[in-house]
Amino acid sequence: MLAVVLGVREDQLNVLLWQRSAEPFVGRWSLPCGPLRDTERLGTSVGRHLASKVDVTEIAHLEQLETRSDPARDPRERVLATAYLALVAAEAQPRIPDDTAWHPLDRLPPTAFDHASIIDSARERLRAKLSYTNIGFALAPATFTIAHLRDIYAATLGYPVSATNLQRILSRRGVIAPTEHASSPAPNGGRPARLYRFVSRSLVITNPFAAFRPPDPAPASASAPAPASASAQADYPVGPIG
Amino acid sequence: MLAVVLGVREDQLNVLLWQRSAEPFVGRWSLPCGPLRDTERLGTSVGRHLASKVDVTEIAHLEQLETRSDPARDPRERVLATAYLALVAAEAQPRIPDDTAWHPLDRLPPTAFDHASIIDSARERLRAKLSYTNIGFALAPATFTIAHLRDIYAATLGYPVSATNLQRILSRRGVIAPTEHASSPAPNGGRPARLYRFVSRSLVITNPFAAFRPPDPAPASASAPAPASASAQADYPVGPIG
DNA sequence: CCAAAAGTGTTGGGAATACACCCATGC
DNA sequence: GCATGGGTGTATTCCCAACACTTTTGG
Repeated sequence: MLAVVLGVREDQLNVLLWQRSAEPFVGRWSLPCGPLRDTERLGTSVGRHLASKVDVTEIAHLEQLETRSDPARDPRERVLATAYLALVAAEAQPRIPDDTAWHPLDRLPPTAFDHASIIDSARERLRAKLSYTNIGFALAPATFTIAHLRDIYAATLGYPVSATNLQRILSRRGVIAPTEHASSPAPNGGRPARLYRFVSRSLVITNPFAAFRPPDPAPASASAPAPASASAQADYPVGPIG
Repeated sequence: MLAVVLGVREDQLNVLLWQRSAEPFVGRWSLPCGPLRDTERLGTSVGRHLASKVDVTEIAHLEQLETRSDPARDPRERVLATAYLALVAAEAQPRIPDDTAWHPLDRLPPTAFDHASIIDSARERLRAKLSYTNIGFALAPATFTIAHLRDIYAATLGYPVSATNLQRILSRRGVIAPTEHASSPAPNGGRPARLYRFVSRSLVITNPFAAFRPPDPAPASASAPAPASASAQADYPVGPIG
């Protein structure tokens, strides 16, 4: 059971790694991990083990990635590992132990086992979900400017993002909303930025259908148009797009 | 280790279930499963166990779903289960044992353990991937008419699909291509339908970015516009969309 | 007034749905 | 010829990217 803890630090997507002090792979960096208790679920176990690395309350989102089963992935013995993706907000500064450090994904140190490829999977999952879910809530502080959010998106995706379009897309989808506050203007002038917040802070799929959307639910016959209690008669999957 | 074997049968999405003959859950239906050998990966183990249920060569696609870890999911003892999604083509008629049968997902018999919810996960995964990957290749025969493919999509998605749009979308994306053959006309007349095939029979993501697409890679300077061997200089994730 | 940063208006393109129309076959 | 089913043409809508322009601050 492994945790890929990702967060944006200094405009870079970083992963939390722990330096091994024992064989195999002494000195190399590995993902936080630990054994599973008989009575707990994998998810709670990940949370429990992370408590020793970062404050658990800092974990804004946790989801299962995949289970690795290559018999040779641990040279000592066959070990199954279920990897989790854990996200921490950009402003969070959890106290971390001495043998643990943040590393930018683009310049990883030598890693242990198959952890590098697991980190790749995590990044891919996160990038994909940025474009069709509200998962940004787990990377951003409670309130933020659009420019700040743009930097977080750019760091995660790995390419520049337009603040203009970011604001419009997330607003139209109902993912973010403005607060009444504004940020202190700027270093040397400039219009003060409004602070935004994520409307929901749990995962929501905001853009479910790329193609083959379900047909419009037929607006009832013209003579008897009122379907009484609207909606409710859809027996196909419908996203929260309304 | 569990397998959710899905296939379209008589215009319905079906799952292969096995009727339990021992406690717990005697008589109820469960997903095919089996223990993992010390030297094999989960994926190959699933393939091996399915060999006793369906001909392995009939499995057109296999991918990992998730690992269930609820300590109470098996009343006897704590059992971790990694579920796989396996797809069989619509025309395939694999010989299956007497205690095994296809069941439409919309009318499942009483199931064992948490298998009903695992089947739900599998259906959700499959539905989602239908809209942004070429995963239909694993549900369709080697060649097929558009009308046949439409029925497969409709059965899987659970709502009607337009053959017109299906053809255009999958053609534009390069997912399907016409063959030189046509189907025998029709029962009582009608234009003979052209037979199509899937261009690739392994999973390809055909529609990667719903929003926040990477910017155009700057079409080089105007004086020297030819980028020589096109593409190849992208260091951000790009799908096979070209 | 000028620079700097935020936010809005507008345009253009691409993709998906829906619908009308044409094509090819059996009876 | 006519019914039946297959395929294409076209219009509409929606969404996103790009860019110009306005707004609001500090010097």
